[in-house]
Formats: sequence, C-alpha cells, structure tokens
Amino acid sequence: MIAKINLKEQGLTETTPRLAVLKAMEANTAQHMSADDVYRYLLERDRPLPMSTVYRVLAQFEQAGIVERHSFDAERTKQVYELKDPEHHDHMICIKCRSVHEFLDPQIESRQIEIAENLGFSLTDHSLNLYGICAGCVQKDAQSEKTIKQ
Amino acid sequence: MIAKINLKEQGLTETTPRLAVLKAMEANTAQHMSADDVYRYLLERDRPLPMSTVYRVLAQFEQAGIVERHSFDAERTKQVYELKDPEHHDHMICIKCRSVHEFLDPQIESRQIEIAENLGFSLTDHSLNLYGICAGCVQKDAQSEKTIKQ
DNA sequence: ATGGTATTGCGACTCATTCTCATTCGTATT
DNA sequence: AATACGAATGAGAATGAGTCGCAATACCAT
Repeated sequence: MIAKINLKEQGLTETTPRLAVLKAMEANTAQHMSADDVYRYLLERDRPLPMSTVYRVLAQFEQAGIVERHSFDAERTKQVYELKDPEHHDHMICIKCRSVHEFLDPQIESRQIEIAENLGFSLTDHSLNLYGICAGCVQKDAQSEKTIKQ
Repeated sequence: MIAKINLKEQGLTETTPRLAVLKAMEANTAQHMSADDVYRYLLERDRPLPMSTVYRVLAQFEQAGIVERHSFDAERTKQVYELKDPEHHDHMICIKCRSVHEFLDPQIESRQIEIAENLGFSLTDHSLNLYGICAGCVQKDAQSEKTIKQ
C-alpha cells in the first residue's frame, strides 16, 4: 500500500498537469506505466496532456522520489514507471505475456550489500530482473503443444 | 578467458563483415562495446562497416550465443555487447566513471532459482546490475571535497 | 563457370525521448 | 485584486539508437 502523495511535501508546486499524471499513476498501481500509457489514460479519462509534458512530469516525479523508472524489456528499450514503494522490490518478467511480478528477498538484498562492500563500491542503487515464463503461460504452452501433437 | 570462436561452428558462414566484428570484439574484451564503439573501432583500425551491418552482425552473434547484450545505463538506454563468457556473471557499474566490474555470486544465483520456482516461473534469464561509486571515484570525491573546504 | 541462396550496403524510416522557446500559470508581494 | 517575476507548460522540431526494404553482391554447392 502506497501512502497518499502530496506534491508540495515533495517540493513540487501543485499544477494541473502534475496532479493529472499523479492521478493516472495512482489509478494504475497494478501496472507499470509507460509514458504512452499515461498519455492515453489521460486522453481517455481526463484531459489530454502533450507527451512532452508527460515525460517532463514523470522525470520530475522521479527526481522527487515519487516514481521509479525501469526498463524491463530486453529488446525494445521502453521505459516504464511505477509509484515508488517505500520498501524496495525486484521484478520478475514473463517474456510471453509481459506480466510483471514483484518480489522482495532479504537474502539477496543483504548479499548485494556485502558484495559491493568487498569490492570497495559505495552502492547507490541496483536492479534485479528475472526473465522467464509465468505459471499461466507455462500451462498455455503445454496445452498448445498437446494440441499440435494430436 | 574466452575460447577462440569459430563462426562456422556457431552456424554462421565466415564473411568479411562478421570476421571484422568478431575481431573488434576480441580486441576489446576489457570493455563492453556499443554498436558505435565497434563501428568506430573498425573505421580506425580496419575497414569501415555501415552501422546497419554492425547492428545486424551483433544481433546474429547474440542469437548464435557468441555475444551478450546488456543495457547498463539507467538514463540513456544504450545497449552494449560483450563476448559471452561460458560462466554467467553480473555487473556492478560505477555511475561516476562508467566503469564496469563483473562478479559472480553463487549464493544469489541459487536464490534466484529458488524464488522463480516458488512463484511457478520457468526462469530463462536474469540481469542483476549494481550501481554505485567505485573505490577510485570514492577517493576522488573525498579529495575534491577536501579541496573545496580549504 | 553457373545458379540459387544468404548476406550486405545504403538510405530511408521508426519510435522513444529530449529540447527549444514563446506563452501561460502560480504565487508572493504590494 | 493588480503586478511582477520565476517556474511550468504546450507545441512541435530535433535527436539518436536501432530497424527495415531492397537492389547489389558475395558465398558455396554443383
């Protein structure tokens, strides 16, 4: 659960575009939103914002620590955003259906810190993405294979 | 140490452009090479190859398992390639000097497999990038801070 | 040498993202 | 409430990595 975000508290003045983008993000916490997703959401449900503003506002949000930016796709390098969860998590991406599961593993987290320390690195950030085929798609695959063999 | 690569063994005919790109990669195992790095290397040391061919050949190499593609940069999403190491490794990137350290941690590796299993995922791949400031840059930072304070 | 397939060179193209700059908005101050 | 000044926005052009289409060329088996 993500706490209600107040722009002023994050050092951002409350403008109409910023509130709109924030609304779009809050309405879609279940997904990771690309700039285009935000753009289309606002076009349909709210009022249109130019893409340049969507990008700008998302960048401002990222700087203010309101959202996090990721790029999951190994091929197409499209960026997506999500409201920042106070507790960090990693991602597991289904390469078939593009669904994203979030997970947190304290063991890996602490191991990363150890590794960084050993190498004399001052760790500021990290990203761990697991790619694979989700339970649902594994099943679908198995079924379609059966169908073909018949 | 990476074994000498034979294109034919990888199912690729030995053409001049492919050999040139391979040579460029083998001559620069210390760095991760962008398509542009390869392009410039060949322009200077060998014979020019059009960018489209560089990209194409690198893509063929990736498919054949000769190189691996990564995108380290959190901001600019530029892709880089490296000759594929038979044993997988992860990356630690210095956000100051852009240097990349490679590391391998069996504990994290096996934990990833466990996590995937628990979530019903069939794991095909993963990427773990640690971002931070390397030992060298930490020192430089400390020094320049001292200078400023004087 | 010949023919057919695979590969290349070239430029045009796509698409996400960033930039520019004139206009408008937000807000602190009269 | 008017003013003023910096911050934010809108619109569209620009950028830059990467891809595509297709004619020309290279590779290889016969």
